[in-house]
Amino acid sequence: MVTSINLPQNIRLRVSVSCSREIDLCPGCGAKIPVTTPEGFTVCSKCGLEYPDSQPYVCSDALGRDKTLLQSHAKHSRHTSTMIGSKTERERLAPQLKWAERVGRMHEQEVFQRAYFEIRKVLTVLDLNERTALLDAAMVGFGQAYRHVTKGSRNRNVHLLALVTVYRVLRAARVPVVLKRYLTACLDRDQHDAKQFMTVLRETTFAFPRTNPDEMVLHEISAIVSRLGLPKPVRDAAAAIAKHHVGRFQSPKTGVRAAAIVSAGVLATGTRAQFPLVSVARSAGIASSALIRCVTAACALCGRPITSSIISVGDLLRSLFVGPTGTSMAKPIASRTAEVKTRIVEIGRTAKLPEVVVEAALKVTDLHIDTFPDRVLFAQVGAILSTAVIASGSRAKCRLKVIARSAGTNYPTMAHYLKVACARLGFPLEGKLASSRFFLPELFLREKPPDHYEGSLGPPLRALAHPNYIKGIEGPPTIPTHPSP
DNA sequence: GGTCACCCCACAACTAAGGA
DNA sequence: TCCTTAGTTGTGGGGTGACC
Repeated sequence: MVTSINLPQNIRLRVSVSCSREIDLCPGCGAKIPVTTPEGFTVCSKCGLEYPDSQPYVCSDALGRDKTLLQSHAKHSRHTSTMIGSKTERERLAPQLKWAERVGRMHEQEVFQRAYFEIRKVLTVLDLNERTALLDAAMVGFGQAYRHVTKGSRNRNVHLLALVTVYRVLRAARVPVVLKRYLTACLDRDQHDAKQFMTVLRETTFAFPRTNPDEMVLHEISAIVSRLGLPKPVRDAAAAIAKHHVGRFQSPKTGVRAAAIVSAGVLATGTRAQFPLVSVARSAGIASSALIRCVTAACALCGRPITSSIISVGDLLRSLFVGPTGTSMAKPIASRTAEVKTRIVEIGRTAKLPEVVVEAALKVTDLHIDTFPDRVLFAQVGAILSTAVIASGSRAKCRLKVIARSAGTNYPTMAHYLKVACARLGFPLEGKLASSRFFLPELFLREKPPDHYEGSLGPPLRALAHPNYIKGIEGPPTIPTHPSP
């Protein structure tokens, strides 16, 4: 029998005042067929639930005062005791209410004790028993779930509820857990099946209310930014996107949305070389594919679907999310041409390059920057500088390896970029770079490009695959201009 | 200066999870 | 049970250090 008693000070005490007759009833299914196992447990022979008061402690540790809890647990766990009302309120209670409270407290305490052991058992199996925060969260969650599940329902099973609670806590704490393996490791298959687990999982959904997803996204963005140590321009761009366009980045997982926004900031500020998308995804604890999908979907939602590789959509992202519709928080980003020219001047000054080389490099940038691959700024600058060195006949004064180092790249990459540019202009460079000295001035320093140069397209990059890109390229086999040496 | 092997990253296809 | 979305895995392009 269940009785509800209205108390003063708005205390509502809901306790089971059943007599000893009900002690034989299974708290899980209500059946009255208890059996005692050889280990000393009392279990329900219908549903297999272990009776709350049948825990035969085999540990040698001393029992607590109430004889139901090991002292070590009573000392260390604050979850296994229940108090109803304040101290003053309890003192005012009539004797029968005190008795009712005691019964109710004992029943709930027993449930919580069993849940405590169940949760500890699961965490031990998962090798997470050291994570006391998880235990705390799970005990709180168990309390919420237990009170939400209909009394007398088969879903109000301590083992299943504990399992479901731990599963939800692990997911909330971003502990990687695969449902199938989790059930294999922790579910008592003799008594329950996965279907029952899923039923309880569904029924307790409302007991674990979710916090505002947008706030979660902002929180996770901050975490990613600090983990990666992103510079201010990227932080500003991500903040602008988060402030004005957070709704465009859609995903059931807040981590995916946060990582996508940070990635958009990285791509929009051209810092992908330092912060590749995979590192953003890793720091958010998600797969890079999910991140890329989210960014792609955000662009599509704005009516500007991405048609090429995501790494080349920095301009698009900037115009969509950090541009005029964004805020002034995002630092204006210089165009690639201006950026390359600035770097050339800086390198010319620091590496003490001849004036003629710097001038030639600036001219090559103005005329043909689109022919050089733009994947990595440093390599692009290095290739333009080496082109200028060769074209201006300054190789005796400037070693290409030094140029590569000064530009922040390496010789093979720099040479690769230069060869790609030559191939795009229709003159694939076979063999050594030195052989290009005859036609590089004609190719890169002329105001008007050769007739068969068709803009920035040229052969597809796929055909220029490093390092054997030269094979298979179809281009004019002869060099058009051959000035006398 | 040039070559090569190794590693990292983006991408696509497939699989699993979770909600309706 | 179906649909959507995230995660996993394999593949190929591209970058880089070591070595000749």
